[in-house]
Amino acid sequence: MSVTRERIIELGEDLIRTKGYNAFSYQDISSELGIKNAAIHYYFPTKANLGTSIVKTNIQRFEEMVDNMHSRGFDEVQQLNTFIKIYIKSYREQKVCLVGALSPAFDTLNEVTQKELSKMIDLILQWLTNILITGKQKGLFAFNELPESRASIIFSSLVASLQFSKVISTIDYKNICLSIEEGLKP
Amino acid sequence: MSVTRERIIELGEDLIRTKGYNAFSYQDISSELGIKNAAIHYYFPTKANLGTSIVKTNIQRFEEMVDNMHSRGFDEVQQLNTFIKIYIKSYREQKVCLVGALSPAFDTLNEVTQKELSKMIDLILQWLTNILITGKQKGLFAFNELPESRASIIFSSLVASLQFSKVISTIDYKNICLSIEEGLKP
DNA sequence: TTTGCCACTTACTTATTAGTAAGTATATTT
DNA sequence: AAATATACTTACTAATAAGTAAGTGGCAAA
Repeated sequence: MSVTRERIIELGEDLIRTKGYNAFSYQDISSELGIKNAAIHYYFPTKANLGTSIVKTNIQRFEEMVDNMHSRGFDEVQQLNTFIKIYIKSYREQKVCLVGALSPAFDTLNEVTQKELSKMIDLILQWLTNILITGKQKGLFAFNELPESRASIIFSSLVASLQFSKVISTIDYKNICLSIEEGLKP
Repeated sequence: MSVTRERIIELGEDLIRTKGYNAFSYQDISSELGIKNAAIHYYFPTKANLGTSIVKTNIQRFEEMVDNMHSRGFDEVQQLNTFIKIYIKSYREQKVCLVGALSPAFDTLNEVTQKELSKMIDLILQWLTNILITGKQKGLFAFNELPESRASIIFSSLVASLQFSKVISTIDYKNICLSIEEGLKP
């Protein structure tokens, strides 16, 4: 694959996560990469194409992470912790996650991008739900809610607290993450 | 106050909550209200002015709600439930909350709007934290985390699950809300 | 009756946006 | 050596954005 293409996707993701989908332009990318506006259109004819590719790349990255954890024989506690660490990294980088950046702008997205975003959230929530079910069966986790609801609460806590941490400095994000994990202990 | 001014603020809030701050334009408002573009600029010279006014109006609304609950003698369980009901209403209207719409676009906002948004999130989190502390003292709530962390987790769950509910249809928002309340029971 | 203010409209500017058509240098294949 | 594909650039269009300056109709106070 093309290096430029990969750089465009990388920078596009960064811009979505810092400014939002409707606030970044092809100019933002081209000027940063030292190329011309039309070069972006060469790889991604429309902004919707780029948006879709960025979400697809993120889905792939998530799936690779899950595969990697399975091949390493991670248990449910370790898997959840690995996932949470991604969010702590985003917190340090002062960026919201892709899902948290795109979801509020859902109505303004292209249909194809919308479907990919749906797929991504579905995938994460189903994975988290299964982690919770299996972890509970193994006695690694304890909770009273439906696993689907608890999964939504955990994922939402990570996503929105990250959004808040950009706005207010008093958010103790690491402690929130710790509380999420502690709250599942038997 | 002017009826038109109030309508602009109302419609502006709606647009932010459906499309996002950087996706709506003065044209969206003026065409909907049957007035001209410049009429909006008469009341709000810049988009930043309008954004700030919308956040300020929301802060005022929140403070009025809190005052109202106090004067009605609501206990902590009732107060939390009243707050959650606002989010269930937003869910039915297929709109994210103002905080969830603006926070991801924080970097693109005017400094004054940023400060008002910070103030709003601070206000809500401080109120929620106090509700949790007092409710726990009264034996109405039980939880192990720091009240600040639990407040962040609860608020984040409401905000981000609402965002997800716009993207995926399988989100059982009412059950998530129920789980949040159940999870605090002694 | 005139003066002045309020709530706009008309008509405009400037900047930025996504997107396109045609051209070009370099490397690769035939 | 010629043809072709790749990875762009040049130069543009059309639409939309925020914002402004000057004008206007109606109503109220002086």
